[in-house]
Amino acid sequence: MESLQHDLAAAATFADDHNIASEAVAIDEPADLADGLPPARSGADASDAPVVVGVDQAFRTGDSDGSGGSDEAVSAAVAVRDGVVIEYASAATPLSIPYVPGLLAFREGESLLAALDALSVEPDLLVCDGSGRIHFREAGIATHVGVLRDVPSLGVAKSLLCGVPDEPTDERPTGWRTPIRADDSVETIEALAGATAPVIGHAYQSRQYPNSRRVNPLYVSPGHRVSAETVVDLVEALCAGYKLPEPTRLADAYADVAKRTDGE
DNA sequence: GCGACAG
DNA sequence: ATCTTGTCGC
Repeated sequence: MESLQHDLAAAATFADDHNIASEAVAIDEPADLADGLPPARSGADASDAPVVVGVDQAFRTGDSDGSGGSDEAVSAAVAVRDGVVIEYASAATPLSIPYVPGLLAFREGESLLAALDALSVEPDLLVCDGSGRIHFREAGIATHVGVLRDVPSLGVAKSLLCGVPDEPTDERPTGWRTPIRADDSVETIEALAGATAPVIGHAYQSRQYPNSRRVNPLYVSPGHRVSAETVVDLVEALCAGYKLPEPTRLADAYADVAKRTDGE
């Protein structure tokens, strides 16, 4: 699996080859998840805005339903355009391997790809939960699925897998960001360059409270066909008041519903 | 051998 | 990720 990740990283493009303007994907109003998920408004309204697809996973444990089923990964994909949900899709696949840091894509990737295939719209950008280039072999789940489907993708993680921030990330104001550079644990592809360690992502403070409890920053990184700098701008545009980008919040909520609805 | 480690 | 109510604070 490690060698496959090296191949995927080599095939990945950590630069902007597909011009996705952050202004074109900006979301102003956060969805109100209190009254359930917003209805999919797949109107035939021709829009030129990019289709951003947020994906997330939830899990269904063994035979909690008494059917003796095995553990499954349930993936949810939510397509958003102009800040409006245009389609929901989900898929479930049995869990083959346990969670191992660095091998997440092999545990959750199958169901994620299946959910994407169940979508009728073509994604212009994939927003994954987890890392992309911030990975031991620069092939986190965002890079993994991005390369396999050859679609621009980025990863949004809530904690740092590897790499080191240029500056301390404690108690930073909203909008703050700092580069994450490869450390010794990263088997850098261009290990020859030497001099300065490559920037593999950024720590980004998407939300912060004035006084009380502190919020940890997000760790964003390129998946495929997007640069580390553009990723931060895209995530900033996709956040509408909450810590997580809207596509991710929606996919997270839908995954919870899907794990009880999809199947059985 | 010890430490570190997305979801 | 998941098992889970209340609770502290803006």
